[in-house]
Amino acid sequence: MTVRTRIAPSPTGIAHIGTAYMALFNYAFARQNDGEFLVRIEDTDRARFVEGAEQVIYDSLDWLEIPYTKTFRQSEHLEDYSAAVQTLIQKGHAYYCFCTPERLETMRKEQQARKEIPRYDRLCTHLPKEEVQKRLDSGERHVIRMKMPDNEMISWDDLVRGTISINTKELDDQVLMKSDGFPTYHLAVVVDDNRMQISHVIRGEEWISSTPKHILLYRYFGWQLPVFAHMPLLRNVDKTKMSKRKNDVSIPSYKEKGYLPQALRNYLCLMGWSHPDEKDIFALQEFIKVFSFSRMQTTGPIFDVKKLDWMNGKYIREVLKTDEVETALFPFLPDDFPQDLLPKILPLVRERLVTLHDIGPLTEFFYHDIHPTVEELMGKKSSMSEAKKYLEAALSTLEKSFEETEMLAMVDSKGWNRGAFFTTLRVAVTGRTVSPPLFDTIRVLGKQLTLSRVKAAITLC
RNA sequence: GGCCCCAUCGUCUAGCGGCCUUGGACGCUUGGUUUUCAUCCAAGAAAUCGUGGGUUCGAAUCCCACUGGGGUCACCA
Repeated sequence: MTVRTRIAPSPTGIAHIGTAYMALFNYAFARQNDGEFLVRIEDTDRARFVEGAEQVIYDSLDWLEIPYTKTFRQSEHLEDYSAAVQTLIQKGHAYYCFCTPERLETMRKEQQARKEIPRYDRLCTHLPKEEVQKRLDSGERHVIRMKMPDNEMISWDDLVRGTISINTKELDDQVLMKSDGFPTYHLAVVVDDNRMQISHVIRGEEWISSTPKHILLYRYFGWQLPVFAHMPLLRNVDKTKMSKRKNDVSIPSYKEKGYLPQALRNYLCLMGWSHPDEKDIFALQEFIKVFSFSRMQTTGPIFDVKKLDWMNGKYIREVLKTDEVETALFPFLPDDFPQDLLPKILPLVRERLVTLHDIGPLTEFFYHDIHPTVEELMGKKSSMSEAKKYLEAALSTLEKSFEETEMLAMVDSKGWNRGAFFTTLRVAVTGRTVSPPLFDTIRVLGKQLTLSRVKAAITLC
């Protein structure tokens, strides 16, 4: 059997991190089995359709370096869904329903008031054929509903959860075809997965309860059933399904915030799955090689940015090569960043970067004017006169040499406290109390700028 | 509420009947390296394996109940 997997995102807004999560596992499983990973656009909801959202999804997958094959938009295959639903009607598995949204609404409210499960009351199930035809001919608005068996156990062997059984009596007569002529998800997903010969449906846990509907449809159509794998859902801190209200769920937003696609991808691999050797850091190729559903956790993992941050820093300082980091950093360099200096500056800040975005704040004193205050120059250990004394001595030493050993010798010969002295000099040169190693910094800064900053600091005291 | 899924440190997880008075990672604390921060290294706190029953010579691991959490019940996907 050829393994074919897919994701079917809807272009309704943001490119969701959950989509990336599903894409990752679908892709890995397909590749592992020499299969194919496809993307189909689920655009049957015209009310929520957002122009351009589709491209953002593709861009996000590209950014994450997850290869895929584009297929089609569901809106391009409308006639297939009507053809499919017609065979269902002929076989008696679907029927026309003329109930208005208003009637359904009041019906639901009444049911809820009576504490019943809200569901369609099947008013239109027994409409005489002639009446149905007449109302269709007159152009009355209608939907087509699936006729659910009354009491039938539907079971399947889920790849991550084992056997799951649901009785059809729990299921509603699902709308398959909307009054605007577009199919609902349930019809479209079955028709399209069959058309694309999807062998494994790997999707979120949220679909478990509608899977019986899909299985029934496969059966009615006489199509080969795919294998189902329901993955755990990514959660917010409060354990609810990860949502944009409580979390940043937009893939492009992680890109903008300076996360590396490799790090985000690696982190996502660890959500619900664990490496057989308990490794945390591994490449996509390795994931493909060692992935297995048997190592899948069924509990929904909480998306924790703290660990993502650590992983991102780890990738910046250890996993990526220097030129790869430089390339990744490029879009995050401030406009006035002296790019020719990047190879010299990067080693000074590399292990201090959590996100690529940190490059600006961490390096701006190299190319921006600094404004140290007297308080900062004094630090916690010195007085104003001491600071001045330090700086004057530092200045005359620097005029002779940029060697750190020279400075150290000078400080020690005077019997000064190294910490206090260097704090003052650091603030004078970088404008901040925290910086990369001072003499490395000074060498990048150059003699002229360093000396002028020290002189400027002296006049402050 | 009905149905379905789930339940090991704060978080991500290992564990699939004895090797576990639970191992790793993040985070946290402390110490070391260091003129600051970060890195790196070392140590530590942190789960009576949700609770209660079984099964078994033996259970985090199997079974049941309860509790708790989540998902789903749309002409949204």
